[in-house]
This record gives sequence, structure tokens and C-alpha cells, in this order.
Amino acid sequence: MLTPRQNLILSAIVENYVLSAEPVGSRTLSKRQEMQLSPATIRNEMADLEELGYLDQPHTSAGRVPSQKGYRYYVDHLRAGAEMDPQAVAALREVFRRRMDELEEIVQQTSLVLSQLTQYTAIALGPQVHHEKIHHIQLIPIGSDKAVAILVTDTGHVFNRQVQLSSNIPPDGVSHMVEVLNRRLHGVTMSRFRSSMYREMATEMAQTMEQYEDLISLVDQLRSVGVEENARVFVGGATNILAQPEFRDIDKVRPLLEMLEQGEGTLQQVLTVDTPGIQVKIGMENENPTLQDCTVISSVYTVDGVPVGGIGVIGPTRMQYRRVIQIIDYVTSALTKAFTERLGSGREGGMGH
Amino acid sequence: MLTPRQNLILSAIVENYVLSAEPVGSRTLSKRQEMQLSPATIRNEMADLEELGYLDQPHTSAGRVPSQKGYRYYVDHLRAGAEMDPQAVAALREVFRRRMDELEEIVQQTSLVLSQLTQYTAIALGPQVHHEKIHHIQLIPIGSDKAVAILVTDTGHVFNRQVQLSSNIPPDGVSHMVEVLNRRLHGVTMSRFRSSMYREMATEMAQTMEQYEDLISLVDQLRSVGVEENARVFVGGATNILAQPEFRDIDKVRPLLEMLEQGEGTLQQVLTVDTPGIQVKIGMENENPTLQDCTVISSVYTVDGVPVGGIGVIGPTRMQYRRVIQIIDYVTSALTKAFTERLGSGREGGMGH
DNA sequence: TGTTAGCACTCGATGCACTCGAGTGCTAAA
DNA sequence: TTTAGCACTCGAGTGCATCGAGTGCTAACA
Repeated sequence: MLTPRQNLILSAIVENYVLSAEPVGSRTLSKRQEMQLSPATIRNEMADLEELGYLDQPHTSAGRVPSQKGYRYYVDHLRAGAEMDPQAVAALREVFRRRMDELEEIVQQTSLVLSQLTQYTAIALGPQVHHEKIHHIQLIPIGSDKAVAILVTDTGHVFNRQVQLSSNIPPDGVSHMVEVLNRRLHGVTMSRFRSSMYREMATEMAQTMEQYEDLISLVDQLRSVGVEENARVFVGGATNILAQPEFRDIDKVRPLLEMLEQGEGTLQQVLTVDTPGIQVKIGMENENPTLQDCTVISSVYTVDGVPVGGIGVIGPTRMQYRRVIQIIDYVTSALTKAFTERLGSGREGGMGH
Repeated sequence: MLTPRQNLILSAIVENYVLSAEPVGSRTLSKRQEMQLSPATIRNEMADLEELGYLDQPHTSAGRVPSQKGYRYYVDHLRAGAEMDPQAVAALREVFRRRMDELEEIVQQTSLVLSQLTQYTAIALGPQVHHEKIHHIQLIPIGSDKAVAILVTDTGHVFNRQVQLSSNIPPDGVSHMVEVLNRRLHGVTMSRFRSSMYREMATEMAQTMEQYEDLISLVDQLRSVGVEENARVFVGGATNILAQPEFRDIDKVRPLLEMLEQGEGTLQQVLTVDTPGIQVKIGMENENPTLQDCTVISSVYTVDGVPVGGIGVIGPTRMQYRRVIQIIDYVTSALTKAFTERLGSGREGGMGH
């Protein structure tokens, strides 16, 4: 545990360094308002803090820089205080006030506004559809042996896929198949449908059906519907990292940008945490080696207490922790609210059947 | 017009420089197989070529580098010769052999494979739906005053949108509306529907309908459906530019990456050309100032002669012109073929109505 | 006992002189 | 017309001196 004065100095160093990106010297610190100490005293404290591992010194005659441990301490002892930047609040209100037609549009807009407000890179994931239930399946024939299959979930999510039919199915055969499908699948969750269930189900249905082969094939084609949409990752402000001095070196940014470009899977992992509340992963605390020079601040948003997606901000460890945490906090609530309005509570009973 | 020998030397310089990214000296050139000349002779020719504007000299004691005019000449006089890289052919065959469910998936895969094969950045646009015709409209109620509207085009493209209904519509009112919509809209092109038509149509229909307000509102909500999907741009290998030595400087890449990140509109412009065939835009020939250090090689693919999308490769002006042109050429045919199979010919009469 | 002034010391950054070598242009000979 | 020879140019790399921000330590001070 640090003394109050060490705490003060550490915080001052963090806050100074976050803004200037230059090692902070004792002189600079002693000039700060709240710092009523001479440079020499501060130097002594800094030497102690360095010995304790909270500060680093790039080289002997340079100022001090917070170590990852230093940031961790700073974050853990952030006094809630300080109001949130009113401009940010206004911008966020505006975004969530806008009418957005698609659920995914909300998520995408979120990633954009997050990146704009923080000037870091933002990622947003979701919404996941595992737990959504099948509401309706429809086949619309186009051409003689093709059809568009449409699957609507209880929350209004729509998936579609072109499917191939064997060409000798009579017209009422199709409608019969659709009828059977709907009767059997209404209310089944997407994840259940995707998992083993489809097989047992197909077999069962086939007993009462003539077009055995066709049905199996149809269900099989449908099964993969929506998998890729399952948890789309939106990246906002990928190029913002280029503005950070710690990433002026192409070879440093490249792996990061590559991850952002194609790392659907990786990013999903980054955002998929069970722990509720805001996560702050500093440098080495990140499992992903590509992120070990970065801080990731993330959080999951929920519907009726169930996590359906996540948001996060990626930047250098030299990050504006307070600000980003406040913003993430706000956005998480806003998303939770927005999604709950559309998907939440009424889901079980409000469908009118 | 250049002499055959100047031509030879210019080509040799281009090809050497494209690979090495270093200014080419007379000594280096004279060592090449096909070059039976002494360094001194080559120097003379190079001096002439520089005076004519085909070569640049970074500084007095450096080798020569092709100017944009030099590249232009090189491209214009490319002898068709040379077989296409068999590895590339194999990779492309493989990609287009794969079964892909969504039209857009084809386009996306194309952008990926293009970027992998060329090691530059690839963009792919399409398919555009302006000219597709409405095949079917459907409303699936979810909740009491909401529904999912689904619009299927004759080519199997599906669009969907949640719409708001006034809550006092009787059940058969909805189905009546849908029936009227389908009767009136079947066969109408998307672009026609989106443009002024919808208004006149709504008025006309309203005369025979009770739910005047509801119908107008519904049509209006539907109108914007699919607009954003209209011509999605896929970017492949955005980070490939980082490997190019001419873009080692962050400040040089940044505007480019920013354009790739968010420049839907801009990229669309880049790829939207009426001229058929392969376009090669070298440096200043690009209208977009961000691209004036780049070469863009692009082409449009068609269905029944109508352009429905485009592909392109973006790299430094020091580009492997022959290779990229060959690949773009191949991919254009492959895309045209793939899309024609799905959308083409049968569109007018093969729908079975 | 904690704080501060003073001072020698460290070390990266900056600037400058110097060398090295790839490559040129020019001239004269083949 | 081609080529050998040679002086010249200029960027890149290297060594060296200078500068200054910042430190650690010691001794004096409250």
C-alpha cells in the first residue's frame, strides 16, 4: 500500500504522461498546482516508487514513466469523482436517440462513436443470436429448383439463404414441408437448432413425411444460416492507433492492424468475458500477445441479465483511463437499455400467439 | 516513339525496380542476360530517356527510377506474351469452384484472394441491385404493432427491415396490404421503386384502399430497404500496403488506410467506371488525391453486358503490372461467369411465371 | 526527522566533419 | 556507334563534441 503522497505523485505522473507521452521529470511535477513539494523531494519519492515497481525509467537521465504495475495501481485506486465530459455525454445521447432500423446498425454506430470520442480504436460485438428463438420459417421459390429460405427469430432478426431443392418436388410438397418445419421449429432456440437437435428432429419428421431426402437436405442447408452473422465484430477507428506515438513504427502497428482487419475470431475472444462490469486489461494482462503493448477496456451488455454482446476500446497502455472507463460505462448502459427495449422482457409472452 | 533499344532498357528498368525497389544503375542493367551492352552505352540511353521524361533520378549519383510516364509507356506496350503464374491460376480456380451461398460472399472472397495473390490491397464492389426486380414482398408480424418486412428480388437477393405498424390494423388488413403491394410491385426494379415512383404509386393504391395512412407509411419504410447494401465495398489485405517500402512512413499510409476504412463512397467512385475492360490508373492519373502515389488497376464485371460491380487492386506505382493485369483479367471473367450463372439470361423469362 | 538547495554526473539528441562507394557525365579512343 | 577511363557528385554511415534535461547524493535547514 502506498502513502497518500506516493499515491498523489503516481497519479500525477500517470496523468501527465498520458497527455504528453514524454517521460515526466521532477521539475515538471513540482510545478503542478496540487503539488506543494520541491523537485528534490519528488525525486526521492520517485526513486522509491521505481524501486517498488510502479515507475520505469527509460534511461538514467530521463524522467519517469508509469510501469504497467503503476497503471494498474492507478486504475484500481481511481476515485470515482470527476464528472464525465459533457461533450461526450451530448454526443452519446445524440447517437442513441437516433432511430436505427437494424440491431446491428446500433452496434456499428456504437463502435464508431466510441472511437471518435476516445480517439482510440473501438470494437463492438453482437448481438448474439444463440438464445433467440425461431419464430417463423418461409420458403420463397425463385426458379424451378431454387428457393430463398427466410428465418425470422422472435426478436425480429431475419436470416436468409438461397437453398437448392430437388426439382421434382410438387408445389404443395414445398408448402407442406414449410408447414411441418414451422410446427416443429417454432420456439426452438437458434443454438439448439444448430446443434445436434437438427438430426434427431429430421429423422423424427421424416417418419411422417414423404420427401425424406429433401427435408433432411433442406434442414441441413438451413442449419448454417446466420452462423456467420452470429456475432459480427465491428471495428471503429482502426486507424486511430496510427496517431499514437508508441505506434509510429510500422512494424509495431502492423500485427495490430492485421488483427483488426481479419481477426473476427480473435476479437470475439477479446470481448467474450463472463464477468460482468468493466474489464481493464493492461499490457501483459492481455492473453493475446499482439495486445501486450496495449490496454483493452471492455464490457458486456446484456438483455434481461444475459450477455448478448460486448464493446471495447483498444489503445496504448498510456491511455486516458478515467475518461474511457466513464464512456464505456455509459455506452454499456445505453446499449443494454436499447437492446432490452427491443428484445427484452416481452420476449416470452408478447408475441400474441 | 521510342527505339526498340530504349524500349528494352525502359522495360528492364521497370522490371528491375518493381522487384528491388532500389534505383537501377547502368552496371546492374548491363549484367542482365538479354542486355548485350556496356554500362556506358546504357548510361547514354538512360540520359536520353530521362530527358524524354520516362525516367527520374532521385539524386545525381543514384540510379534511375521509372517516372509515371515511364510506367504508362511500359503498360501501354506490354507484350501479351508470358503465361500467367500457374500457382495463381490454381488458387483462383479453387476459390471459384467453392460453393458460395451468398452473392456477396463471392465478392468478398474475391477481394481476399485478389489481395493474397497480388500482395497489394484489393477492393471489390457489388453486386448492385438497381436493376433487380422485386419478386415478392412479405410481412411477418412480431408483436402487436411490429412486423418484419421481407423483400425478395428476382435474383434471390433478400432484404429485410423491421417496420412499425399502427396498432389498430386488423389481421386481414395486413394481408390485404401485402396482397396489394405484391400485385402492384412485382416486376418493378429496385431503383424505380426507390425513386419517385413510390409516391405516385402510393396515391394510386390509396384510392382503392382503406388504410391510406398505413400504406403510405409502410411503403415509405420499405423504400429505403437495401439502399445501404446497394453496393457494398469489400476491402482485402488493407494492411498489405504496410509491406511496401514506399509506405513505410506512417504519415504516408494513414490517409490511405483511412480511406480504405471508411471510404465506402470514395471507393465506390474509384471502381465505378463505364468503360469496359481493364483500367490502369497510374499516380496522378487518379482523380482522388489520396491515390496519387498509387496505381489502381481495376475492371468491372457484368451480367448480360450490364456492369453490376467492380474489382480493383491498389498498390504503389511500382507495381507488378503484368501479373496484376493478368490476375484482374482472370478474376473479371470468373466473376462475370459466376454472376451470370446466378443472375443472368434467365432473368427475363426463366422465372416460371 | 523530513525537506530542500546545490552540484556532479549521465545519457540521449543534435550537429558537424569525414569517409566510402555506387553511380553518373564527359571525353577520347576503338 | 560503342566503349574504356576518369573525375565528379551526393547520400549513407561513422566518429566526435556539445547541449541540456533530469537524476542521485550530500549537506544544510526547519
